Amino acid sequence: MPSSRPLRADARRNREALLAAAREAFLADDDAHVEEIARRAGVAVGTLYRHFETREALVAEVYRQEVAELCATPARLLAQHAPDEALRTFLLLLVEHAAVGRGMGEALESIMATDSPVFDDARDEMARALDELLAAGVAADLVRSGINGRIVLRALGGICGMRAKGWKDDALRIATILYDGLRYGAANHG
Amino acid sequence: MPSSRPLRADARRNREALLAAAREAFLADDDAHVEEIARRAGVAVGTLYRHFETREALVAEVYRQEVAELCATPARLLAQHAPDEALRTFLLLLVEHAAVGRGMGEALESIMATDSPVFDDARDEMARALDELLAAGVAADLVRSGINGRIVLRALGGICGMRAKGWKDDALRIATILYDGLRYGAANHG
DNA sequence: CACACAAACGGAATCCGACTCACCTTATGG
DNA sequence: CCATAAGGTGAGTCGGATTCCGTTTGTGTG
Repeated sequence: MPSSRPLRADARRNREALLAAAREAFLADDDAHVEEIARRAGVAVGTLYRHFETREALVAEVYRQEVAELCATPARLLAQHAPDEALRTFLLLLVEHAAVGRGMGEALESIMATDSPVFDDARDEMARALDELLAAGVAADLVRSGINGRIVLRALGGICGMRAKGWKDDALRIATILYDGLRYGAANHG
Repeated sequence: MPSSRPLRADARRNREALLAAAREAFLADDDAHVEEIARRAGVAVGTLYRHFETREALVAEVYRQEVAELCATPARLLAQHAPDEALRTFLLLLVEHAAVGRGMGEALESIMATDSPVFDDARDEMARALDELLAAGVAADLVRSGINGRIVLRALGGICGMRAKGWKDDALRIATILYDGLRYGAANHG
């Protein structure tokens, strides 16, 4: 029994307010100090820490929700496009998504680059989503085999972690290069 | 006249000791707090800060020295291999180089991902080294045009910033994918 | 409705790094 | 050998995350 009681009403409210405040803060870039997030949510830091082990845990949870949304898209893309096109679109989408703000970018990077168990679920979900696209591409001989979602994810995590001014343009170009690289080894590339 | 006097003897000694201690500390991974680095060098933190503006500046300087070495290699590689092979080798070499330790990995990431003028020189040098390889590849129609060293560098910086357990294998695979992606757009690929 | 009390909250205090500064020490060149 | 400016020291400040415990409040009894 992981969750003993169903959380008191005010507690649930605060938890949600904190997540909303954090998301907002990250989108706005604000360096998003814990105090600031708590203030936005109308609670004290102590409350924040009652709900989230550490600042990172909060970041992770916010991102996990975003990730859950993203992970639903491969299926939709595959229904509408050829596997390679779906893959390309998704890679670009990931970059766009990382662009929602630097706060998010850092969170993404953390999620991708850390071994902390906290991030395992999100990473697995994303990797699975990418696997779906890669497998479809491989099955259609449009994408090289021998690559799994986890690896591509790491590359993207690295790319999206970039913080320099023109990062987004560069990230998009690199995503394209990755995409071409992934197609390159396929049976009927060219 | 940027450097007024030639530095007092003890000052130069301490400066070098600090750089050596920092390099050592980074290689050993130790989280390398400033106090720790100063201690290893046998000086006080104040001395460290007399020589280096910030902790990052010290990191950057250590890395700049490493970078200078790396930047000499493209010319050598081009003398011995075809441009595309030289490029491939250099990309893999960069990953190996980042592998000297996590401390270094972080430094590399900082250098690649930051706009801070502190890192401009190192970044420019590396970008120039890569440009050299890319230009040779483009001239021989072995590499796509329209890509510059700065972009590739960012991708690698992101990749090498990964901190998870199996990062190196993944980084090598990704470097290969990037390489294939770079060749893909060339006139006579295939 | 009032009570009991565990759950939740607040926010001052603590901790942990990087970084600073007022004061001492010592090369150096005259 | 002295004057003096370059250099060194390390306790202290500062900015952030995190903790702790006294106070408040939702909730399920009677």
